[in-house]
Amino acid sequence: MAGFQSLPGFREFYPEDFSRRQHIFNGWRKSANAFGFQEYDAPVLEPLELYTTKSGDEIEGQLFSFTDKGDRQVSLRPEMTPTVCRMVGAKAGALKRPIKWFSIAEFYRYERAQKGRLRAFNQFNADIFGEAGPEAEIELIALLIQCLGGFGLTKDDFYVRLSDRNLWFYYLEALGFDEAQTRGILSAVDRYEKMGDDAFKGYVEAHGALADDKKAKVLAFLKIKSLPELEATLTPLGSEKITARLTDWRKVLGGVAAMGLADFIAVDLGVVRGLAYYTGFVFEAFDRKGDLRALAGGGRYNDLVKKLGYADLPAVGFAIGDVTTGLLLEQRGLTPAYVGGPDIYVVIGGEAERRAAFADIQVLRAEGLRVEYPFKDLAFGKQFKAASESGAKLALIYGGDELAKGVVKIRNLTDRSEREVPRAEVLAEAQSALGKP
RNA sequence: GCGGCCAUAGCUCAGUUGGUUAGAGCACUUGAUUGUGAUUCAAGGGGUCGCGGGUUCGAGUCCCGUUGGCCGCCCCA
Repeated sequence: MAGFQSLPGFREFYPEDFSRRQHIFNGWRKSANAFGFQEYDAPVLEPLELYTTKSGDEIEGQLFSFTDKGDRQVSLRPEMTPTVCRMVGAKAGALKRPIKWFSIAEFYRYERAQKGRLRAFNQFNADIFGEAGPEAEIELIALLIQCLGGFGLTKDDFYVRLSDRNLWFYYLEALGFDEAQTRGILSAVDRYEKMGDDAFKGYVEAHGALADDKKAKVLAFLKIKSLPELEATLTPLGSEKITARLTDWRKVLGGVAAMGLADFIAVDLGVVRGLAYYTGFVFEAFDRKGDLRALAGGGRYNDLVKKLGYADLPAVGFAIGDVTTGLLLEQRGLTPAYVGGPDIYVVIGGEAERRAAFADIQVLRAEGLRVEYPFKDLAFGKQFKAASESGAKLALIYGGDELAKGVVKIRNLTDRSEREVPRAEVLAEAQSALGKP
């Protein structure tokens, strides 16, 4: 086992692995195209400041960052959001609204690898800029569901939990919390599912004891799992902001339901999402069995474009990772069988026949048919064995007898039938035998 | 950054209380086979037993360190 190893948390994609990854990418791209999103790409290496501005200096510990030869502080990208905000922000005045963009790209985080999390991974990112209303959320949640459902995953396999940081802010304000306390509470809510009551320890240390009646209300709120419960809790408060917000909620849930996707959505105020740049609706996709990390996450971030120095542009977005998606597809048996073989294997009699075969092989390949042939002269028996093992559906036989007659023998490797066709018709015959245009 | 488990051929693994030249199946290459493929038979290549050190007459085996993998904690944009 001499030589070199790849770095920890980085994957190598052998052909079979690559085809599985490609299946995922293709599915994402197909869904995004169907929803009218436009694809973009961006640099892998960015100024470090792009990320510290967005997330604070602490983030550097989790970045692949270094100083380049021009003394610039740089980092491999850990996410797409700041980059796409910069791209959109720089041309915001010239872009037609709503701006619906997506990308499929590799990201890098300097963290300890574990199940569903690596140091290099791929994400599908979809964002809508320039639409402040909940119509953008409807579009993105529908796209998220299609991006997973497109692989054959159903409502029994995954679901999307929908929550709202705005409602949390409004509700906690109504309970008398100030802004710093509110952030402390949200941090506790974020961990409550995992840690239980201990989640509030940090809050108590920073802000003092939490009154029992208030804590009970917070706990009741984070356990809300439906719109009627939400309305019942909030309507009595009589706040205009809250009433307007509930209208947004009804729009989102009504829109998603009208698309026939209601079964994929769960109202769940227990979701608030870690870092605090989200400003409204937030959502996460999970597998139903719940033994994997989050499949996808996203939400509204209306302040970020401005914070990075550009126009005040509302935005919503989400990202799906390839690692957890791949694990789920594997678990559900939805990974397609690897097909690496050609359509056609050409059996060649000898040197003279090889030249005739080459002429036709080039014609077939130029039309997009996948054609293989043996590099070296081999006994016919060997060639048929190789043809069979290659997975090809057809063999074309270029032997001395055939060429003397101006024909090529086409053998169907599945049913073993054979027939001779004039050389000039090889392309048309091969295409029709393969069911290709 | 912290903790648990693990590491023998490309893959799955065997390898006795420490004892000669480290094995099997699958996979791969070649031949039996100069006009017809899933079988069969034969041969072959491939290992510094993850790496480094220690104990010992002797280490794949015991000890220490290290690297990597899996799992968990912190974090999770």
